[in-house]
Amino acid sequence: MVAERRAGTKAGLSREQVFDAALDFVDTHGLPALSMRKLGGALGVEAMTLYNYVPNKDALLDGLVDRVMETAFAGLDEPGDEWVPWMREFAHALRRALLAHPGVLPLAGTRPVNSPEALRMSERWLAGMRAGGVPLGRAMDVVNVVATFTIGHTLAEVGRTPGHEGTEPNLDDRADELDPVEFPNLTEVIATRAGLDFDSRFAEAIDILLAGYAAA
Amino acid sequence: MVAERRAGTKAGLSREQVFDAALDFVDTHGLPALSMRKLGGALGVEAMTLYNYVPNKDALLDGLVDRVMETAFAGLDEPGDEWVPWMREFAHALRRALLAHPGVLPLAGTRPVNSPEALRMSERWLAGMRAGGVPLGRAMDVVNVVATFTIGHTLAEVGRTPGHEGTEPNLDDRADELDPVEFPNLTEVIATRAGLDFDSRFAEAIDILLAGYAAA
DNA sequence: TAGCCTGACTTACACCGTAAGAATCGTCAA
DNA sequence: TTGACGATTCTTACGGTGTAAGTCAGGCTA
Repeated sequence: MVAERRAGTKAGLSREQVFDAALDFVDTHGLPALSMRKLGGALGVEAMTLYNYVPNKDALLDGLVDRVMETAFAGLDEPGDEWVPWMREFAHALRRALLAHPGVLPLAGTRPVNSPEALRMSERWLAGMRAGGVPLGRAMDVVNVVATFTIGHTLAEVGRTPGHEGTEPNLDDRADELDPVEFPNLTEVIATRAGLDFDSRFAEAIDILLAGYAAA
Repeated sequence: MVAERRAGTKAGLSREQVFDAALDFVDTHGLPALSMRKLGGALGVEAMTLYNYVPNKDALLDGLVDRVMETAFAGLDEPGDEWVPWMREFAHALRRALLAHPGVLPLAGTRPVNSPEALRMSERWLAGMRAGGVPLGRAMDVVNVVATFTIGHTLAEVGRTPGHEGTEPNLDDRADELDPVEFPNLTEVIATRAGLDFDSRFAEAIDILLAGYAAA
């Protein structure tokens, strides 16, 4: 039950609240369900009112990515002498944040993150790795490789974004349709669940990457 | 000039042609511009006619991903004794195909590829790596890590999908706005272009990954 | 030749993002 | 107290979207 409100009466909205509500909405209803009208409805406000706080829907979505990225690294401590464990923590924190907001994940993969906040984080990573003795170009490579791998892997892990969920069965659900003669290895994968542990696969791949860069 | 055609007269359309046209359309106009009406227009047909060949738009998009994936591995030769160079070739072929159809890239990242064709490819990879002496679970890990990294890295490389292009400046274009005092490392990155070579970064990361898995 | 089937067209609906303008409020000056 | 003003919201409207439902014409089979 949304209280009636006439034009002119303030809703007491703020840019922050709009982004908060949008993130909530996407988390619960999925990205495809997000529309300006529905978001307005969730805030007890008409759609056009939102345009006082956000220039357009694209900017709203960019803000969502930003928001999630911020939460990812809020609690990350400063780098010590060793950059490897620090980068590892960075990767896992990023994955945790993305998994916590799967609806935003496709956006995170698609949109370059250029906000001041994101730039500040990049700067911090570069500084941290340089302090650990890594040349600038190499630091940039490591950060980018870790970030892009994390996003790519988490995208695959989450699979179809919520809101699309259920419209198409994933690999597991199709186990019975799979012809064991044509697909012996895939059926074995599903039966034994070998190679389907995302947690350990992700951790191992990150360790391999970091060890490789550290050795070079 | 689209020829007039009355109801009943065949347009000689086929499922293949619909997908071909959709891929063309996305490559030239970008993914956001793709609508059933416009795709119909490109084929000289009403929008609803497309629903004779495709159950809905989502299936059309899934088909696009499938199409690109197929082209990626069409020319890939069979695995020999050594799986490492074979996986490397797989990774580079995938990246090439994705870069050739950047409009489809966001879809490739978002949608699980479950088509028969995709399953056949997965089966082939698993078989190839097992033939090279890799245990099944490990083979699954390697394939998934290479694929997800490739997609994630290429997503970042392409940045905003065409059709969105130009709506937001990327890092390079903002070099002059960047405060050298607050962002000394980022400004240096842009000035020296250190760590901005996607080709070599990708190749190196793939080699590190494969070497790491081969060593374990 | 009669009739059905297939494929295309037409219409319609609910929804979308958002441009433009009207309506209403709190606040402050006269 | 009154009036004007600026801020914030609502209303209306436009062109676009995916697609369900119904209609219509031509080619194939009986």
